[in-house]
Amino acid sequence: MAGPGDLSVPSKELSLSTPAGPVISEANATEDADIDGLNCRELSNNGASAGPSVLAERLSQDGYNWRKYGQKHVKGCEFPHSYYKCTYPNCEVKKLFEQSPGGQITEIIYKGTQNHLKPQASRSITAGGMAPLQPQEDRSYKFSFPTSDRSPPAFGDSNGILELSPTAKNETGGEAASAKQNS
DNA sequence: AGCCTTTGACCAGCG
DNA sequence: TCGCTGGTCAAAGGC
Repeated sequence: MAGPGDLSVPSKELSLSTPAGPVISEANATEDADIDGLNCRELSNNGASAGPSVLAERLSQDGYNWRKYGQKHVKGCEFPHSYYKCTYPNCEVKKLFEQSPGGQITEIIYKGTQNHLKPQASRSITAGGMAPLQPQEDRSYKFSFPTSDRSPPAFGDSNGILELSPTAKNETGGEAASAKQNS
């Protein structure tokens, strides 16, 4: 069954959960155009730092449990996109991230809203300075790792899209997102 | 025993 | 109307 099953609902909810409308579109219309070319190309050239490595683990294990449900090669990107879903029962949050062969994450996009607290590092989360966070009420976050010399971490985004640099986000990866939301 | 990862195919939306 | 891309599901295998 490909589609007309039960997952058709979450798909819609994703769109509905975004009062601002097509959040994804915003991401694409705002910086994606720029990032797309940069992330998918320049990153392939760079992405050879020791920073992203840690971030990769951090973001992959941002405190929630994710299950990979797909992988796809996107045009324009040398690296495939991995699709993750939150394994929490009532959580429909999805995470899309692009990872280079070297293990470097070049881009992470969160979709949906975390309606639950972070599990207590059930797997192997080192929770390095992670505190019991509150349910995030975001819609879509975009973490980009240009590994280049782009602009400083543009946190105060208004579109719900965050851009984090591999060198300036000691906060807490996804946590930063909730932080900015709380602001 | 249970959960996660991987690969291929299908469907939907948009240009 | 056709083609293309993106996104998601399902099954099998491995840890």
